[in-house]
Amino acid sequence: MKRKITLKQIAKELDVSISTVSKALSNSKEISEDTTQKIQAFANLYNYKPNNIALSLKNRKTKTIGILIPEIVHHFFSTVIRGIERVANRRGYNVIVGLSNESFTKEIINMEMLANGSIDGFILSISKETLLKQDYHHFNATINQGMPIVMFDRVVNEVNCDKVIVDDFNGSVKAVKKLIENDCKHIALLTTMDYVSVGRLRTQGYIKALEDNQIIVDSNLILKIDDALDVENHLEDLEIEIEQFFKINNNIDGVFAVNELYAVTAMKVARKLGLRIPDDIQVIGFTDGVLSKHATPSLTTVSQHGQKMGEQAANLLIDRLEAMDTEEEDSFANNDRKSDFIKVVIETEIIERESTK
Amino acid sequence: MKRKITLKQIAKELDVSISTVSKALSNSKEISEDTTQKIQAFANLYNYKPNNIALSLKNRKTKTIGILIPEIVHHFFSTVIRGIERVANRRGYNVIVGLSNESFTKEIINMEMLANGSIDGFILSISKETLLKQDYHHFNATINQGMPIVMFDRVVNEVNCDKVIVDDFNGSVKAVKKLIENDCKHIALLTTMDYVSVGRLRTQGYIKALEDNQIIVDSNLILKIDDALDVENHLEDLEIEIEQFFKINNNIDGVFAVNELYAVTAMKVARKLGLRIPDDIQVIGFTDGVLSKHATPSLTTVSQHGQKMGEQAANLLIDRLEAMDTEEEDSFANNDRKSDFIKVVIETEIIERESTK
DNA sequence: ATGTTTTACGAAAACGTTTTCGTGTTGACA
DNA sequence: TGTCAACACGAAAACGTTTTCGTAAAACAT
Repeated sequence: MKRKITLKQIAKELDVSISTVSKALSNSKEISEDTTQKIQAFANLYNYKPNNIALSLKNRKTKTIGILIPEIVHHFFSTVIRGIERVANRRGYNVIVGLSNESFTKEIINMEMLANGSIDGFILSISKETLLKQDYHHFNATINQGMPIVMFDRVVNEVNCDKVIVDDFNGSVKAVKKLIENDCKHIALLTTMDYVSVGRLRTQGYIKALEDNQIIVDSNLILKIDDALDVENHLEDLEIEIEQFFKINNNIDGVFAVNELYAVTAMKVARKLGLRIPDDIQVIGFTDGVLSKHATPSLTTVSQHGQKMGEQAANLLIDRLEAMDTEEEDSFANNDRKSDFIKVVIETEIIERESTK
Repeated sequence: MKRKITLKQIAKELDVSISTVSKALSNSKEISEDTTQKIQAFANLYNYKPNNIALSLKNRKTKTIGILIPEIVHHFFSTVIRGIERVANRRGYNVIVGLSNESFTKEIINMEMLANGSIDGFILSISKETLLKQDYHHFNATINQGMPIVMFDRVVNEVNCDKVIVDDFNGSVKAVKKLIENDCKHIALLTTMDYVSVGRLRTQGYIKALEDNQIIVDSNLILKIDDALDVENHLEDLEIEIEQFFKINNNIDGVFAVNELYAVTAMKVARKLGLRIPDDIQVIGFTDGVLSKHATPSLTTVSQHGQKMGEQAANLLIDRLEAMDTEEEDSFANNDRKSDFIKVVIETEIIERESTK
């Protein structure tokens, strides 16, 4: 069990100075060819690789980006991570992951843990509790310390940073319009409480689509589900709630759900009530995940392109990091120039499957 | 945009030495109460937090563990990560994630990137390509450099390290026995090629269960699916293959699948062929994921407890890291004592749902 | 008044790099 | 033979910590 070899050890072994070794390994022409050869051979033999931590300290950058998300056991978030990791790796960065578990406190703790030098910048999606509290000081504090943040999906206007979002509003409009085109007359909306911005936007899209088609919005057809707690463990409650809703409104012939879980549950309930899909009732869900693809009937969805979001977010962050690098050099210039932040909107796409005509 | 404050800056500002500041902040009684108060107040005001990188360099440990998995968009792996993150966080560690994408080369590159000081140890699951090549030198090289590895799920005897596995063999036995008890006479097996050890073990479990019940193993009832390529994008192929299989063997009344995708696809095909579940045919899948829970009918599965696996793996790794710490001190002792590695087996559990009687 | 022990702090090394600058040796050239 | 540039290398600083050791001054004892 030989520990990794260091410059110092190579230097001592070969009876030269540390600087010489360093220069030889980077092919500096300050060093004679003989010495360079000898040093490189030795280094190769012992499989020398420079220590990352030492480099980070010296360069004051870690080449690592921090991801902070509410939950990892979630198809959407994991596709985003995959996207981030892809471009991060390609551009020479590592990825360190923190989970807020939808908790405000854990979000703060995680940020503080990572902000102390471990990473160069954040890519994050805000936890529900934070959204509810509307307390964003930790984001701004981090940014003020010179650490850039890119937010995705669950973003908030109160924080000045780059953002990558999906076009929730238009995605919903498209989905509901499709239902209308397919002759649905009584379209229900299964949504969340308003404090999650994506839920709110999707609700607005639903309303817009109806209004554009001169359909009066019937608030009885809107079911707002409180998922402050984790839904996964309250599946029966969800089912019961939707079933009640369907029984009260027995004229529903179309359903738009703001996530795939609501959508497949709606399908399940509908079948239980003897409704045929898509003949008697058509269903579209937001978020294209595994459930949608493998449900029977398979579910028509609005795809959010999570991977693309991750890729964009990573590119945005790394671009900014590299811009900071070069800016540093000519910092005499427009040092405090008003940085303008970018908001990338990923277009949604309707993926038609069996749950619509 | 004020950068993070350092000890040096505090020292200069307060006109004391760096050492004094450091000691004051750690409440050393070497420093007078007055000075300590003053320094702590100042540090608090400027929200001083020690730089992690500097600490890592000094202590020669990063308090970070590296996770290397084949794929993140995968329910099982993300539950494992969640488990790792939970105990890592509780025990003061961060988690850095690398994805091999089932590729041998990416696995090596990722390991090399992380092994150069960025992390204290690895938790990993071997990529399919590596398993196929049977080339494990990179694992052994890493271990020889003094960096501990814990493998989970996809492990291999050729590498000496701690391991956390699920009891694939007995899990399968249990599942198939359940089918037998439920009066299935012709039980099919949907499995993968043998080079993935979990697939092989699950196949062996299937055979064992049949033999224990004096049922002759009919190789026609075993479908080995080649998923060297990604299955997700070859869904139709999978469906067709299974359909052919069912048509050829039209007496199948029970199916055991080594993963949930095969299982739900089998259910889909069965229904398409007019079979009722569970009346005409019963299905059990290995791996309890979202698909199983939300399928209609919901799928009876063998749960692998991914989160628990992650937690165990993390505890194993951190225990070993901390043991190395204390061992360092009395290293004069049994320095090269034969370290005995631990293999933790997580028991499986059958989760009964609607796809079995 | 002298010797001894605290007290309270600072200097410096160490972790592993990279890079700037300085310097001794060589060879060329006048 | 003396001057100067080119060459090949080393010393040292810096990144931000912690910790060991040294040491003035103050406190105490004799």
